[in-house]
Amino acid sequence: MERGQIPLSTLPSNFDLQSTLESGQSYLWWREDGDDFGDETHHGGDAWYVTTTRETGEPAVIRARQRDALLGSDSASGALEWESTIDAEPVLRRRLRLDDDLDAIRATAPDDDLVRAAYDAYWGMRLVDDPPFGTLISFICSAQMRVSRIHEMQQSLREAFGTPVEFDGVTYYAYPTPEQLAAATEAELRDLSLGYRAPYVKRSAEMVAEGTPLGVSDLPYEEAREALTEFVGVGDKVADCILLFSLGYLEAVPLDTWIRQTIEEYYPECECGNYTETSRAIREALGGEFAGYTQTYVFHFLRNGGGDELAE
DNA sequence: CCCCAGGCACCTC
DNA sequence: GAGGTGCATGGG
Repeated sequence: MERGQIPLSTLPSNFDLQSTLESGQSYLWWREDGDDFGDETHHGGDAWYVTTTRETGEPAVIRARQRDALLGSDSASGALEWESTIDAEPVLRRRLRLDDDLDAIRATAPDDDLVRAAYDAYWGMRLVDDPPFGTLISFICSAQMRVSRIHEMQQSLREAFGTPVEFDGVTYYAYPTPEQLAAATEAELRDLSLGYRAPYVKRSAEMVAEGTPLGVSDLPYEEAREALTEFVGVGDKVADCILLFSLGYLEAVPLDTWIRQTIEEYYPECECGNYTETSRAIREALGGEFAGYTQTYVFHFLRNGGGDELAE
């Protein structure tokens, strides 16, 4: 077993593992105790797990933990500690976007009460940079579904179809490959409580396995979004999530129920009647290049009740 | 019993 | 393109 730590003092700005992984961006990590998220009694310090793929194609497990993230200011405090079957540092740097300069990103955002409160409340939260296939499948599952159940579904998919990996005396399961999910039957997927999303997951996994490109990173933003909607179960909103959380389009602003309500209450002039135009307007209102970063702070802030305090 | 959850496919017009 | 419906499942 390899291990290491990444001191916060080596990063361009603060980092908060818990906020990053509990903000509804990634459904590919899981927490040691397996509890649902969103409970206010939770105070951090837990171990988180994720799997990744070696160059050989074999999966690897990473365990990461951050202690006392927001206490004290000495360089050792808040360090991201990890243990793994591989050298996890480059994987963590990429997948948790540790090299992002949050100050520079925040400087592009509007300085209004909502955005200021959201950034202040969860400062150190990063966007994730997850593998595109897992992001595709997990956000297909996200339609009309609570965050805690989206996590449960991905856990079920891993345990039912993923490759087992031994780590520290325990068997874990890697996120399924496109081939593994394509080989699943719709009935098997429905048995995992995927509901009407089961055929979408199967058909999109088949498309990826048969070569439909998921990496669209050479396309301009709106063309990339359009291309992703070719997958079954992927509309504009889910496509934006894939672009933002796994393909590096940091300007993507997924128009979900929370952001639509945010637009109605805080940016009513951005409501244009259709997805494309409303998307352009809110993207500009949130600063353009990093609008998705700001959106993610606002989403997490509002979903945890921040809007109630702001209204008082 | 109701309503809702990080929507989407499919059907009309 | 805009506008309506049906959709699986679980929690409050």
